[in-house]
Amino acid sequence: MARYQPGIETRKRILTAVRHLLGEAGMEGTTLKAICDRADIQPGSFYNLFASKEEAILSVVREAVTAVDPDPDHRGTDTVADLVEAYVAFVTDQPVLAKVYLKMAVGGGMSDDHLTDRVLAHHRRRIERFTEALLREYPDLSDMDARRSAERILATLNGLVLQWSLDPETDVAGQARALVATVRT
Amino acid sequence: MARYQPGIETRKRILTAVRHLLGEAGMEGTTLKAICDRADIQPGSFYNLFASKEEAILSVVREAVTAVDPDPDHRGTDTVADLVEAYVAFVTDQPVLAKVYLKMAVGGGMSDDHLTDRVLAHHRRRIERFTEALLREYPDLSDMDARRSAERILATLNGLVLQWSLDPETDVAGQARALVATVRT
DNA sequence: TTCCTTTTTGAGTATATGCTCACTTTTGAG
DNA sequence: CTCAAAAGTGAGCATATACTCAAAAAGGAA
Repeated sequence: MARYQPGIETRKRILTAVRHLLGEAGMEGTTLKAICDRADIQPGSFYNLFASKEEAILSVVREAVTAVDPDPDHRGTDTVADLVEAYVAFVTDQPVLAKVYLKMAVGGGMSDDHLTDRVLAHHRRRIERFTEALLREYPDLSDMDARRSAERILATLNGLVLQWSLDPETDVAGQARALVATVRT
Repeated sequence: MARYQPGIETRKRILTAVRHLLGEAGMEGTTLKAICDRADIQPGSFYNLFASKEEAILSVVREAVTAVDPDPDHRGTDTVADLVEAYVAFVTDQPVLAKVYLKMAVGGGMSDDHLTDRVLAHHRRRIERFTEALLREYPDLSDMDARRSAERILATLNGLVLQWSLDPETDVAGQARALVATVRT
């Protein structure tokens, strides 16, 4: 579709606009007019590059779900501290995407159930990663206890991001580090 | 406005419809048509009882913000365990309102900033309550440490609710109790 | 430059949404 | 029962939204 430079740049501007709108105003605020205003284009230009508004949104949501993954290769050698740090880095380095992820996790009215399923599947995989890391570090832990601990750690991290999205003063990094310190058998 | 029985009942049906729609589909799905279909009324009936869609929504949101308050009278005698238990009870007894609160906290595109402010103010008050309870139980704690602990506890609770909204299997009550057990100086 | 392709434009379409209003039906105090 | 107030109806209005398309402008390989 986009083969020349202008088209590629416009595509980037559109995705940036969608990213910010989704993160700040959620689905409701991400209208075609808002996208076009922010990307400084006309509707026709948008539909020259995307088949639908949905497609552009899905593109950004996939971006967010991918970016939140702490260990894409799944090498299975990370410690709990590594996984926590990776999440903190994601929130710190890509705050907009982090907010998009949060909004999607809460189920910001996806028209497609497929998306909710995707987020849920990814969430479960994250719990698995934390469970495995816990078992690696504390072999005495039962599988169930490790899983419950993993759930609790992830809940705290997600809760911190929620709080940070409400109050930008929140020290996510510091709190996350304090969290790691409390993880003992 | 509603003085006779029928009007009062219709008002209740409308609010119930809004509550469920907000909790399940968020702002985007809470259209007037959806409300009327669910409450089994016509638009005219709705506007005989509410000045606007916004008013009905605000009504439910206020309900949620009020219901999440663990100690409305603020007697200042609750323990951390009491506050946690109150939150668990809220989620267990009024799951729909709990989801509404979650959606609002994430900032589901409130047209009115006033609402976001209200949720934030309430959130801060909750942190205060937890901080005070912690200081009461652990007088050796510094104010700052208590505050950070309180933030972390609330983050975990909110994160658990988020996870539960994704995966209804989540044992919020059990995890919350385990959380309380980990609260030591 | 030439000329076909890509990109952009912006008025226009169909539908959905929030809301109104003149009208009918129901309610319940006297 | 009477009748004014309350409740309910549903077609219809104005606006917003997602999307289209014919035409114009810009790009770039030859």
